[in-house]
Amino acid sequence: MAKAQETTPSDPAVIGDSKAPRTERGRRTMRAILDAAAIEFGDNGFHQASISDITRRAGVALGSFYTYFDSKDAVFRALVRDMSDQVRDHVAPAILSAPDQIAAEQAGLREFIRFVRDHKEIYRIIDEAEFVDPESFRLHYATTADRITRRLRKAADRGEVKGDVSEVHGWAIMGMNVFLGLRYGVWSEDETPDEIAKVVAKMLKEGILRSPDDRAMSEVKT
Amino acid sequence: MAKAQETTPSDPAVIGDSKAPRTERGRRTMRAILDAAAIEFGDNGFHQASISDITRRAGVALGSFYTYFDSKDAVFRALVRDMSDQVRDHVAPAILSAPDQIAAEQAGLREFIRFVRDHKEIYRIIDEAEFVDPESFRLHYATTADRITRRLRKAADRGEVKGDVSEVHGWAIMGMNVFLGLRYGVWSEDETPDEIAKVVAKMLKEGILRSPDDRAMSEVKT
DNA sequence: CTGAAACCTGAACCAGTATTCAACTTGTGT
DNA sequence: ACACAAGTTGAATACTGGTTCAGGTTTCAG
Repeated sequence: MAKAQETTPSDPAVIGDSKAPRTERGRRTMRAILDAAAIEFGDNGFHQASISDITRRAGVALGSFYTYFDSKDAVFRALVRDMSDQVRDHVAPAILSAPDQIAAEQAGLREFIRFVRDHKEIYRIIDEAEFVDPESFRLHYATTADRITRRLRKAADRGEVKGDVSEVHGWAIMGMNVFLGLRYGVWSEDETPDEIAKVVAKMLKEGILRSPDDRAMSEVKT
Repeated sequence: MAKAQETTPSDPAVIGDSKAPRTERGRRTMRAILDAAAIEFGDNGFHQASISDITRRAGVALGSFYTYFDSKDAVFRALVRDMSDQVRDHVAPAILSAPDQIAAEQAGLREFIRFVRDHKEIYRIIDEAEFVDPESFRLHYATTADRITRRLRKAADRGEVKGDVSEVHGWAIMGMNVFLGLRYGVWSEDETPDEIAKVVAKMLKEGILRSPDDRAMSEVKT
């Protein structure tokens, strides 16, 4: 459930300054602390998890923690950033390669649920940011919603979706995805990500109102 | 966790047992503590808010707190329950009196956003339950999603909406509502609840895919 | 080799705060 | 009036856990 990302802008190593490790040895220690923190925060939440839990799991001394992070809050901030970027990077390619916009949203949701199943700690970490580090929390969701709104608008310009797309649509779709991820990714896996994404795609495409077509079809059956 | 379901759920007085106040005076004190707790937890979060903050705001002594609640967690539990019931009770009538199902969902969202604007602390309290009292958190959302799914299914039986409604639809709609409430109820009020609900209702009704009709219309304009 | 910088260590410090308790006050039924 | 239950009080207790620090170890450039 851990990760080992390359040096991206969000790599906590580059954020800091005086605290950044200067040695290969130091880099390994910091990585170990970060990975341990992800597990501890994910399992027990921010307040339950203690620094000594983290350092114990990382296999280093308590004091070493403060060689790389200024405070408990600081590791947490670093983690939120890390997770937020990881989701985006995992979902993006599927969206890019979809043939049309509905298919893109479908693929995005499918991949999101898959990602969540492999990283169940993501909800505990990002959601708890609302209390520990509100700025990151806000940024994560505002950015995500904005990304959705922008790609819908582009699709509207291409004539693929109705022209009245707005920020409201972006937030609505994000909300659906977040809760479907919680229900079918974290809480239980009783449906395949693909099935769920298909249902949502259909709803997005034609709505849920019963149309004359539906009526005709059910009359045949009856 | 949840036991006495039949008791007036939003009356916290009945939740407790041995701790329930037996006097008018006691009832007032407990109410004061509960209200103060809602404000403190809402403003500062569970862990930041201290019992003495709460009792100070309520204007009672520290010890009085333990006359009515077993622990800090206990008040929190009581509050989550209280808020959850309050939303439901506020939104229900609007839904019941709607002429059709799409209108019902529209009215529900509109009223939800209105409620949130008057009770911004609701997000901090219910969301923090994920960490403080996971059982209540789960129960709140599972119940809410289920309520939506059930009423959609009824509408499907009446022939108002497509027949393939499922739990997925319930969770999707709830997710939209929750995030729209956060964005347009708590974070800012730059759109009217009514406008937002209308946009969502249209999306729910006909989807976002551009239809031949839309095409024809835009050609007239062009 | 050598000295300084980087790193590691964990006991000790300390602030905050949930919870307890024994004495005191108020309300009420008889 | 009386007595007992209900309610109130806030200092004292107990404990958790973040943060510091003084001293030891490892690394590596020169």
